[in-house]
This record gives sequence, structure tokens and C-alpha cells, in this order.
Amino acid sequence: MAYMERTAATGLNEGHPVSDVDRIWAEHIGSTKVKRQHLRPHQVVFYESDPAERMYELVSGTIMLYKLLPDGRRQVVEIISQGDLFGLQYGKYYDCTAESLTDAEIRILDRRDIDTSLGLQQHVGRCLIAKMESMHEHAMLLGRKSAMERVASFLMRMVPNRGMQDCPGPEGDSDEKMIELTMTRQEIADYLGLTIETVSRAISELKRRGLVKIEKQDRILITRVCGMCQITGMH
Amino acid sequence: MAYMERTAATGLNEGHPVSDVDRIWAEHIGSTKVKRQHLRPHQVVFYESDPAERMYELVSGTIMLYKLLPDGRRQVVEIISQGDLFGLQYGKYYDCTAESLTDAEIRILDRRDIDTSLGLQQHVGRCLIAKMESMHEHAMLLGRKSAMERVASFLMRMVPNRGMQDCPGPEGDSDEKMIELTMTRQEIADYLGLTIETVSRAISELKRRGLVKIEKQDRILITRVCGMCQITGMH
DNA sequence: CGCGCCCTTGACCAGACTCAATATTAGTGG
DNA sequence: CCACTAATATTGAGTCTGGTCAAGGGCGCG
Repeated sequence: MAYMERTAATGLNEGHPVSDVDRIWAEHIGSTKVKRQHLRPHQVVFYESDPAERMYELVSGTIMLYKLLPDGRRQVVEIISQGDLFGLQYGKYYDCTAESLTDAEIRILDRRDIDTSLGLQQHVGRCLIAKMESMHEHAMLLGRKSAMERVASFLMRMVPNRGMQDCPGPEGDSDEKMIELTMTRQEIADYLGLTIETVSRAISELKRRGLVKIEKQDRILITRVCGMCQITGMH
Repeated sequence: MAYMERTAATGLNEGHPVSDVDRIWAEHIGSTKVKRQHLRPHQVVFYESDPAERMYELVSGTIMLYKLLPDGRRQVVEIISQGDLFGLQYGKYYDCTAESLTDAEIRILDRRDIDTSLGLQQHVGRCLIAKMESMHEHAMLLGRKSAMERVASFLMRMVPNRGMQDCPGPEGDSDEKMIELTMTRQEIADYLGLTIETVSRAISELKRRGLVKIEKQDRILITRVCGMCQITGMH
């Protein structure tokens, strides 16, 4: 269950009604009706412009949604974490590709099931509203933040309960936090609207400033969470 | 009703179920219960971090949602057009400021009304899904497009039914389209993640290339819609 | 007509990108 | 366990796009 620990550690999209999810589906749809699927890392669930026939819920693991331009430029538009819904479309086709970052478990759902239940509709609505808020935050990052601010913001996102407006500060004597990235430099770059080299340089600079220690490429120890928070542009 | 014509001309967020809106509200809530408010241009509906007690629907006109960083950098995160809902929040506070761009008419709604009706929930869900798709598109613009591509994409958004994957091409002999901006250069810059000077230079360059004629500062004639479409980065 | 606001243009600068070389890590098989 | 390979990450040098700062122009309104 290594992948579950990793996802929990990322703390992406904190505050979703994750615990309710099983109960909600059980109440409104016979659990026998809900198909599940396991994904290995870097497996595609659906491609941009495929007919959008089904929607999905992420049970565990992490998935990214990305869009491509004809010349190959890529933008990762969402990082989906436990309890999130994805694959809902207004039109007939998916507007982006869904690809797993880690091992993952997904529920496969029929859109019609949702339209018939008020409880499910409410659940879907709340997920979408939470997503909108992270999209707004991400638009700010992409449109207005420097490379260093983007990388710092990205790392801070992985630290649960810190960096919010009501941040409790360090828990005790030490202000450290170990985080697992589960994304390559290229994927981080495509999420932050940067190049792989710029992401790498920013992380090296953070290392030089004594804010992080790199254990492995995807295991980073933030040695001063408060210091990291100061360079996100939000404080 | 000049402002209604202007909004219609922008063609922002095409495809929303605008026509259903009055019927939907009438069915589920006595129309007497729904308060309305008129807004003059550049009037604020709510500020970022205000308690999110109500939600709104835009009846006519255009509204922008923006976020600010402590040092004053601004990002316009959404442009709201006719029929869109705004002010829905997952948490207790608004995550952005809502300010009118034109004269506008809004409906003031109570979140509880929505939670009780399946029809309304469906309507809200569809609005949110459509918004998510535009946010994805906008993330691509902010993260991966050049200044010229951003401005061209912005102008193309104002042209209904053109630039999509199933673009019908020019209607007849001429391939022109007059558009009304309803936004200052500063607002456009803050929406596209650029500076006012860069937006201005991009528009001047389009003029030099013979793709647009500037009638007034906020009235632009696109003389070759197909040519404009070619430089959005999407073709 | 004159004032103020917004927009445009120019010159210069800086941050991020590109291209290229090198280093590190992860994975494979002996 | 180590050697070898392929993939990924880091670092450096040079370039370029878009930002900054400053000056000038145009338009609307009193």
C-alpha cells in the first residue's frame, strides 16, 4: 500500500469529503453496480477528444489531467487526488487526457446515476466547487507568480494544514516536513508552466538557501516550512 | 439595452443553458423570492475573503472574478457572462472578488434553495462543468502560450462559433467580425497574465499584419478571422 | 479648450527558455 | 554485488521574450 501513503502525504486538495464517499455511493447505487479499476503508474484512463461516455472517481493514488497543443506543448491542468471526481464533461468529448501518476484505484460511474439522485448531485457539486477554487489559485500561480514562487507554492501544497490563512505555525521545536513528489521534473514543469531546467534550478536554489534537503529525486525534506511559505508570493 | 448587445457580442462561454434559466428558477423557487440587483460598471459584488453568504446568477452584462496577491499583483480568474452562476464557495469565504465590467443585472440566491432541488442541482452542476472546461483552456493559455497567442486566443473567444474543432469557416465572401471588448487593456492584461504594454504591443502587431482594424479602443474589427485563428497556437 | 485618463511606443533590462554537456539515479542482467 | 545502460536530473552559456521605466499621444468630458 505504498502508493496510498504517498498520496496521503501529498495532501493535495485538502478538505474534500473523502470519508463520505463510500457511504454516498452505497446509499444511492448498489455497490455491485459500481465497477472498479486498478491503474499502474503512467496509465491513461482517457484521451483528450475521446467520446466522454463515463466519469470516474479516484479511490486512491494520484492522477493528472493534461491538455496538449498541436506542437506538443503540454499543460497539466489538474492534479486529482483521493475522493475527487474526474471525466465530467459538458460536451461530448473529454477536454483533457487523464493519466495516473502512481498506482491508483478508480471507480467507473455512469453519468445517469448522478442525474437521478439529489445526494449524489450535492456531492458532485461540492467536488466541483472545491476544484474551481483550486483552479482559481492555479490561475494566479500561472499568470502572476515567478518561477521560484511557483515551485515554493507547489511544495507548500504538499504540506497539509500549512500555508493557509489560518496556518497554525510549526507544531513543536522543529519546522520540518518530508514530502513525496510522485511527479517527475517534467510533470512538475508542465503543471507549473515552466521548463524542466527552470524547476531544477529553483529546487537547487532552495537547497543552496538551506530551505530543503533532497533525499532522493522525489523525496524532499523541507527544513523550514515557514521560510518556504514566505517565498510563495502569498505572504 | 446597449450592455446586453455588448454581452451577446462577446460570445463568452458559449453553449450555456441560458434560455432555461428563467424557467428553472420559476419552477423551483417562487420568482417572488428571488431578489435582483442592477450594477453599474466597475461595481464590486463581493470582495475576496468576505463571508460567502450568498450566491449569484448573472442575468445580463459581464462580470469578472479576480484574485490579488499581497503586493498588488492581480489575476482575473474568470469572466462571467449571461446565465453563469458565481459566488459558490466550498469554504466560508469568497476566494476572489467579483466586479462588473459593464452595466449588469444579477439574481441573488440562497445556497439552501439549491440544495433542496434536483433540477437546480443539475443546472448548477452543468454550469460548473462548463466553467471547469474554460478554466482548463485558460490554464493552457496562461501556462504555455506566448503573448501573441494569448491575445489572439482572447480575441477569438469573442467570435461565436469560430475557432472550435468543428469551425464552419467563413460564412460568405468576407471573413470579418466586429467585436466589443468591454474591458480595459489593464483588465485584459490581468486576465491573460501579461502587462498592459505587452497587450498593447500585441494588438499593434496584429494591426501591422492586417488582421485587425481598431475602430475605437474597445471596438476591434477582425478582418481575417481564419488568419487570427491560426495564431492562437491551437491550429 | 484643457484636463485627466487610458493607451501606445521606445529603450533597456531581467528572468526564463534553449541548447548542450555532464551528473545522477533507477533498472537490468551477469 | 557490481557493471552497464537508459532515463532523468543538474548545471552552464547564450539568447530572447516579455517586463520595467519613461515619454508622448489620443480620446472623452466638463
